[in-house]
Amino acid sequence: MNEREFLENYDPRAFEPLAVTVDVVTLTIREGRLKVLLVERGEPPFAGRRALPGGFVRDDDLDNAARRELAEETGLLPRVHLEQLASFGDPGRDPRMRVVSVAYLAFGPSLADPVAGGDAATALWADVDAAGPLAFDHDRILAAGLERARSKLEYTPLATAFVGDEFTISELRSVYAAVWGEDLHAGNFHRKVLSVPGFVESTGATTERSSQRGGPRARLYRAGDARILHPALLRPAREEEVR
Amino acid sequence: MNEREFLENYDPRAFEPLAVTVDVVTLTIREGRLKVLLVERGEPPFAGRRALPGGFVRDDDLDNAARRELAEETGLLPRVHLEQLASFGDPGRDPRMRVVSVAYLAFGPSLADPVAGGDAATALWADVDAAGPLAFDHDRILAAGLERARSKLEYTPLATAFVGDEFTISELRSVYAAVWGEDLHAGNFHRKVLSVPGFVESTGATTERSSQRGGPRARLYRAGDARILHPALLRPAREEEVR
DNA sequence: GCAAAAGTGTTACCTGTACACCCATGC
DNA sequence: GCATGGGTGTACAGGTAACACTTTTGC
Repeated sequence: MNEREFLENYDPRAFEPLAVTVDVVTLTIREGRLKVLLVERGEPPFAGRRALPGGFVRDDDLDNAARRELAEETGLLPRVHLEQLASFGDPGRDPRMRVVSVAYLAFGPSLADPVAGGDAATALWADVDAAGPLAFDHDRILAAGLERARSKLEYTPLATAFVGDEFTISELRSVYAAVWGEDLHAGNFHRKVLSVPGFVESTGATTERSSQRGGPRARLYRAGDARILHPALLRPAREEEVR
Repeated sequence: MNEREFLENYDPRAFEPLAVTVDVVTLTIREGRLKVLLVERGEPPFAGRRALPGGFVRDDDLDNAARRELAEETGLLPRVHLEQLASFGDPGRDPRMRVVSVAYLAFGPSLADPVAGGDAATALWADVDAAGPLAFDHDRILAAGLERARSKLEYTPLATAFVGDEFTISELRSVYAAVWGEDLHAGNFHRKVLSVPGFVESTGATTERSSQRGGPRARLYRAGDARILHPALLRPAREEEVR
């Protein structure tokens, strides 16, 4: 291949038009259940269907594009953990043209209701088990995000991104219960969290007037400096997942 | 936003030209060491520098684009495990124009020498510790691929993708040693591999005339049907990684 | 015989799990 | 007192790590 052919091949306009978008799977916990942030599409295709918030990549890098979309379409921004999930580029995933989507995964503590803006007609928190069917291939993207979140709870302190700056071990346990969809033994969970170095550190304080019906005041903790949990908090193994 | 504005925004030609490429981190084991497949660039920018094989996304989906690149540029194809790694889209990562790269990770057993083809002037297997500096941001992509590979050896039967259809436990151990960069205790490794359900299954046969200097004939195994390893084979924890 | 590598036995230790239990508090 | 939930003790099961040891082959 000579120089001329090389540069021709390098021009994307020589190929089928191709767009790059970011779509964001934003998870939080509300009412003890895991919720995902969705928007309702106002335009075809899939008008009226729910979809993940997203938009086109412009001049900024991919991470910033995801952060911008989250802010523009929903008004959410502060204190969200954001990471890249995967890319989806099947031809035909958007009926209009070839679109490659870089999906992102975001976690945040329960905040105010989302504010619709940008392209989004309305924005809402939906239960993850009752979210679909979504527009495009967003069901698949959501499923990938959920699996990633469930897995990362095991070996990273990600759960602390779902709670406030100060939290009780019980609040942390309810995060695990909501994301994994199963209850955890309170006593063992408590001991295990405290035994992982750098996961949480005590503030010395306790909850003030507890909103609970009874019981002692729980001690308050903040996130520690560990980036990975060792030893990990493993989900109870399910037989069908092993083989 | 009305329909007209919407469609305008939807046209990628209204924005900065944007290309999508796939770049592939292909790993194998040769001479007991972990190697990565590289090509030597014939054209600027970075002419003469090594780079990951890759190319533009055309009509096929991303997975197929990665498979095609691997075949075109290197002549390798059969029996490679291929999975998406991550996407890289920083503005300026390619000095010519905006390029979003979807990186893939491939593993295969040691095969014939790669065949240069397509854009690649030459293709070669390089030691992973002596691969860089690579063109573009490929050092970063390679680092991401290595970390993914090291991590996946722990909880998936990925190591079996580095060996032939039938293999000995020792061969499998040498895969772990090469990828993790540390020796493992032969006896304990042996017992552990056999204790994980579905990791390997015996063929009943043994090695014929062993090429080794002495010792008994090793039994042969093939990959089992487990998709995840339970319990996992954890790397020895390093203190600096914990916090 | 000797060296090398496969494979096994044994033991000490460590972690996760289950379950019982105590304690502090609100009502 | 009694219910509720935070927090701890303890015993058992299972996995890990270290190390010695036996077995089988090539030279």
